[in-house]
Amino acid sequence: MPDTKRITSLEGVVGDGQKTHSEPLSHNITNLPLVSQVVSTLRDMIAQDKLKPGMRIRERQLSEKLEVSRTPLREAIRILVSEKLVESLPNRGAVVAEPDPNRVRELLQVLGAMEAFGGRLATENASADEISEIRALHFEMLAAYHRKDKLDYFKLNQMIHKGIIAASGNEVLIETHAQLNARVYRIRYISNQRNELWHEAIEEHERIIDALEARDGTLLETLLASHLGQTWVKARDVD
Amino acid sequence: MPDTKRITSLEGVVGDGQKTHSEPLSHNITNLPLVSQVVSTLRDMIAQDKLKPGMRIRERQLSEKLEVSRTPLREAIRILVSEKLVESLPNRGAVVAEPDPNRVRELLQVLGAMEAFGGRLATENASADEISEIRALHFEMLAAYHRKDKLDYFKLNQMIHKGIIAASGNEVLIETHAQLNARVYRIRYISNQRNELWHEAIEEHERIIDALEARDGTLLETLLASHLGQTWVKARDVD
DNA sequence: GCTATCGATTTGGCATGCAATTTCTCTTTT
DNA sequence: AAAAGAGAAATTGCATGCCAAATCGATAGC
Repeated sequence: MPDTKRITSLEGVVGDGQKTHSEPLSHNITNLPLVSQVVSTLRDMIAQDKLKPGMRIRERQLSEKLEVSRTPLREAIRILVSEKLVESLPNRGAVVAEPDPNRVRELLQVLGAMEAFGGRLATENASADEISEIRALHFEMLAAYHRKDKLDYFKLNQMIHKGIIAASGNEVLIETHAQLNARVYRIRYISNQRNELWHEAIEEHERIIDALEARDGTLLETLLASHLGQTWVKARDVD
Repeated sequence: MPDTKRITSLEGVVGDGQKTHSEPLSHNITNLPLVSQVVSTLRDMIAQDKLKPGMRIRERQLSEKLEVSRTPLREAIRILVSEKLVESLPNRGAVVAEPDPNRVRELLQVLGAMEAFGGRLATENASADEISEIRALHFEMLAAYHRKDKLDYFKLNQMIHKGIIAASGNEVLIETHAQLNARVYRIRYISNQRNELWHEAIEEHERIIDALEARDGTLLETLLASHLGQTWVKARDVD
């Protein structure tokens, strides 16, 4: 029988309960600057909760674990600080950022506004192929929903929203959205694991994609602006 | 050149190795981490065109000029890279980012959307004092307008927009807006110097502030969303 | 018992050394 | 003369060392 479509592009993005054991840098075949690799590694470790919020980052210890010196690690930390994934306490090092509930609410508000705006642009700029792909992702998400596969559901949900933003064609919007999204990624993941209210989101998505296909910018804007408010309701009780 | 021994590279290694008095940057009254100070300095230098777009940043040269070592300078550069004020070319250092006209247009679009959103929030959340202050800034801007003081006009214009965003009360929005704004700061400054079409902006501001005082969110949103489009028309011919 | 104090140890902040690359310069070749 | 190329000089990437501030821990004082 036909195998389910592999969603390879997002594999391993989310925590899988592996040991905190230390693969140095996942694979060092690349010749990218070491800092970039370290940044990626740390971003992943944070998203996967291998580095937990509030946890102090000890430079020497972590640099040994990653098998790099402190210099590239420190530079990487600076980058994550400016992305607000990490906080820096002068003379006392860095800790993984704890998401203050107010910040999370604000983030979701801003993301909602950005998606609304991106959605409007998408109704003007998206290619037919891009819209089809989003519709396809939606069906995959329905599949995950009926299988009760929370992980796939979550990933596909993310991909759909990312896809809408991408279809806006506005690079700045895409980057900014991605960066803000990274800050709530983990909390949304946890929230998704706990909640059983998926079908509401499904219905909303249905209408969102209908509006996109109809290229009804005003409607899509309205739908997307309120969509993330639901996430807040679901996320507020995490931690 | 062989005979003249390069003793300099080792001098002071023993004894006073580091941290030898003497204010490094413009004024070191603070005890903030050195990186933060360097970041501020570089940001200012870029905004003031002391570091020009496309200009290569030479670590040693610049670190001598700022009287810091390469380490904090490099960390500062990483931060500016992730803010997109600087681009990094692997193994070939960093250059001050050249604003691609398309990116500028996209930035202004996104800023417009953010201001529209922020404006709506402001009509809901702003204190009376905040609104009064914005009105006051507007009058100061009118003064600068009649004095034909372009610099003050520009700064007050910026402050008004920043003030509206600040009045939204959404920290994330405030930060994100500031960061995106920094990327077009210089180009807007130049554009402002060249253009004589101020009075249009003045009239728009008038209506914007009226809407804010009336706490008419929908109207303010509309006005702000289109306001920055004008900037694009003015900015597009820079360089 | 609880806090204050002082030393030892750890950690982060910064400077500098060294190897790998890149860029510059000057010569050689066509 | 322009292109090519071989070194030399300069530049970046990364590692390591040193110092001062922070943290930990034991002991003393209340």
